[in-house]
Amino acid sequence: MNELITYFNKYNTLSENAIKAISEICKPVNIKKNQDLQSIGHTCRTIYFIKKGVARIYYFKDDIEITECFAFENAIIARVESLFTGKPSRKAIQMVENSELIAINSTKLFDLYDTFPEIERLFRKIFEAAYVDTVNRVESIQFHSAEERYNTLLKENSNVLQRVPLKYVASYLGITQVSLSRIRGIR
Amino acid sequence: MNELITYFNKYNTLSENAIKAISEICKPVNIKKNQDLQSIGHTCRTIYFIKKGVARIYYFKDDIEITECFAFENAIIARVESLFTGKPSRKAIQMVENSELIAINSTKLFDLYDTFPEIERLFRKIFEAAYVDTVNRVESIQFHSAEERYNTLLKENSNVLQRVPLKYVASYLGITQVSLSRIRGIR
DNA sequence: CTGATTATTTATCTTATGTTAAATTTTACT
DNA sequence: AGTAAAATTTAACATAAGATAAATAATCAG
Repeated sequence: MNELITYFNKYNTLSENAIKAISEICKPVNIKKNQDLQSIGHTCRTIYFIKKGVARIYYFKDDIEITECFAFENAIIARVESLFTGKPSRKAIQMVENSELIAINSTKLFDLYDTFPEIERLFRKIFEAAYVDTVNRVESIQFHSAEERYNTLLKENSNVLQRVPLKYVASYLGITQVSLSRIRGIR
Repeated sequence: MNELITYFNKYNTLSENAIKAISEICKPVNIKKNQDLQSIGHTCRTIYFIKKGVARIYYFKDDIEITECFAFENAIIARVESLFTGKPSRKAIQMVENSELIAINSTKLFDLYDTFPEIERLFRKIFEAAYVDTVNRVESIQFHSAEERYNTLLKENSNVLQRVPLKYVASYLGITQVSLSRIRGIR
């Protein structure tokens, strides 16, 4: 749990009691490479913290698999469009490497919000930061060329390119595998 | 203030005291058509509720003006990438029509969170919903053609097309004015 | 109401990315 | 290690959207 507490502290420091309460709704999960952690069609009721490994959220558009995002060590991952609406998700979470996770039951977590405003605040801040990332992603996709987006990824998140198959990276960048390969070929 | 309270109730019903406290940090603002409500370069410390009118957030990319989003009556608008980070915003908010707004001081609002967890919860839920919208927008921009995006807008938000100049709509859709005109010409 | 400005459309040409298919390289399994 | 499967690259051609410029339509100020 230490990694998780350290992660929490970046957003909001919790009291001993709050940490204890959260600990009780967490459980460790190990997932093998390429296995789905959460499958399409189910409502998201778990927030995962990644201790080790890489996750991606993906879905299908016209039978083509699209990667929505990646998450690495010391980050959380959840299908927020389902978590916050209670609707079934059209998306799945898959582990790209053998991974160790901590599963946080979101139903129980949301109950804790009533007793621990500090926990509500913690997750408010976590998701506000994620929201900002998503706003920036809209800008990146919409107004930068595929090549610009690739170069930004290379510069700011090169571990994606080192640890994730390019076929996943391509749809994340909003282009085809062939286009990505062409862009990489230049220079 | 009635419209605002009605809007709040959709997310979280507030006690009398909480409503009173929020009311004290709100003030009415009237803005003429085409005028900027907030300008580029300043840190966002105000959340606006739109009683009447249309707002858009815009910024410049390579000297070209880009519309990030629109907001209409009974919605809030804020430059969250600045609001949640405290960094100056590269974006501006402009009113597309003569408008009546309620300005909520965000510094004071965040202070209220300490005394009123219900207010913190209210805005947590408001921004969670906005976050979900943004996640869906990423999907829309990234994996639908310009024509699909235009048709979706026409179907689900046709007031945008009725009330907003097409030159703003084009960059919102991630295309040029000329492309939008071409797409509209088909059929 | 009229002229001037601004917004929108149309036309032409260019370019980035998509599509399909094949070749090559890498990875995984026995 | 050797083979099959999967991933990546390369090639050739197609297409959607960009760029620029000009024409038309709509809006606004006096």
